[in-house]
Amino acid sequence: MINLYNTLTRKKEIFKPMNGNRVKMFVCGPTVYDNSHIGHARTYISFDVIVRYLKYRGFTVFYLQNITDIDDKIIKRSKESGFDPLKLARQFEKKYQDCMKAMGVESVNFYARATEHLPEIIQQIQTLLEKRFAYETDKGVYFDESRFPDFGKLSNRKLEDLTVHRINPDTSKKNPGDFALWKKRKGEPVWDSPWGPGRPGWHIEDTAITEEYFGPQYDIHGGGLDLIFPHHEAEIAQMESASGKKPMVSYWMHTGFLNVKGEKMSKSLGNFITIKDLLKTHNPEVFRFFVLSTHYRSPIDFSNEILEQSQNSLKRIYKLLETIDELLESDIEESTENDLLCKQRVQETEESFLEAMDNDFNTPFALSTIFDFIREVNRYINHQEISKKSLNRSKNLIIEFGDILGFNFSQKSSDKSSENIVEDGLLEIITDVRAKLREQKDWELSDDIRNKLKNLHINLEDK
RNA sequence: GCCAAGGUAGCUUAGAGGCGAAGCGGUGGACUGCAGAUCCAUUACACGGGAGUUCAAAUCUCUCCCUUGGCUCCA
Repeated sequence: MINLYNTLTRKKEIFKPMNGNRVKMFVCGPTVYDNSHIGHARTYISFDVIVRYLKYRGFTVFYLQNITDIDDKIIKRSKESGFDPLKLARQFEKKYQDCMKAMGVESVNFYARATEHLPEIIQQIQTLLEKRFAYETDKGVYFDESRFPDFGKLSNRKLEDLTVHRINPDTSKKNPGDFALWKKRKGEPVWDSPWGPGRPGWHIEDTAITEEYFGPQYDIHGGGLDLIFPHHEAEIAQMESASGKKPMVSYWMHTGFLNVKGEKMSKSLGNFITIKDLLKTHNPEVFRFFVLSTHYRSPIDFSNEILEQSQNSLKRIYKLLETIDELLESDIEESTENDLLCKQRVQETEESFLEAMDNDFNTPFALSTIFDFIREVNRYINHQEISKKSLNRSKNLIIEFGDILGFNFSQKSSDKSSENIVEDGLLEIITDVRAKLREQKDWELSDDIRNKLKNLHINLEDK
């Protein structure tokens, strides 16, 4: 039984999809006007793990994500660079996809572009106009907030509070808080509509897309914490008004922010880190571990020091797996006396791991159960009190956990980084020579080689 | 001002009324030719301050302090 925190009710609820075991899930995708940063990566890795776990628990998940490929920021960027806005968007969308692939985010079933859903968007605006939830001005079509008293239910705000700090109220609108469904424009990428040429507002694309694939009601809607207001609030207003059905979404899930050394990541502060740059120096699994070592709703603080901690922690897991593989290939003296105990510990570990994940996807606790288990297995190995059967069982458990969390534990970590065949060959020659030196007890030279390799960030460990 | 999320050992984080965790880092020991890895011990009588409720509070209530984010189609 999975419990998840619902932003709408501000408490943990038992997860029950509307339709048996089939889960319809939508997460707000990026606006593709620039390279994706590690804050994006945090959010999408979190939802990747959530989907992996739901699937592991027997749910069939359809995970839909939108791509905002027409937007003010894209147009601004295109004017600065001279590129065609739609081509610019395609370019950054491609980069985003490459980053997600590199990060091991594989769970999204379909990416829906806003520009490929104009008929659905226009249809939904039509419906809102017909039901008089929207009105047209000479600037565009706007949602009439006064017709939707529930506005603010997700972010816990009242309509009257929202007018306090408004700047430059647009007097052509009925209420200051009314948001654009359709923007009448010229000289930019425009589409024909019953209200003349223009382009859709930011919020309407998501509800048009989800209505097309999921209908007016579905199970999970996710996104970054910053999207709660106004974006998700507006989505609720549009969809629930258009369909007359409530609630639009059963469970709202939001991921916490990623800060860099305690500050918000921004270009002006010079602490803006793109996924591409991160991957130049770091293994994607290290970043994934870093993300999962904090609960998805909590703020997470990024720094190179913390990333190094994650790297060392992850190394501990890989180290045990390597040790197990070596033992399985060797003729060790087996001890079967702990088999029962080991089997029991595997079961207990699995139970506490799943319990942690069931509890609103508590990955930090889940990771700690892995480490508890690792220490125990290491202890057995140290005392030579383990059989190959138990070693296999332990290994499979850790690999299974890796599949849920998105780590490929069945592959050696060293195999993932090495791409250079010549380099590997040379390294093998060096280690062979060194092994012979050690046979001859030439410690001075063999240590010298080891130290020099270490300076090149190649760590040799003698048995 | 309003809304939200936070403040737990040197660092990163779990926990959410009693039995106090995990990883990283430091130190000592076992094992090693030496390192490393691993194990054991230690750092470690940790929960922002103050009051209250309770037999019992890191956990509940109140209050104060601090940090971060959001506050409309211009994000």
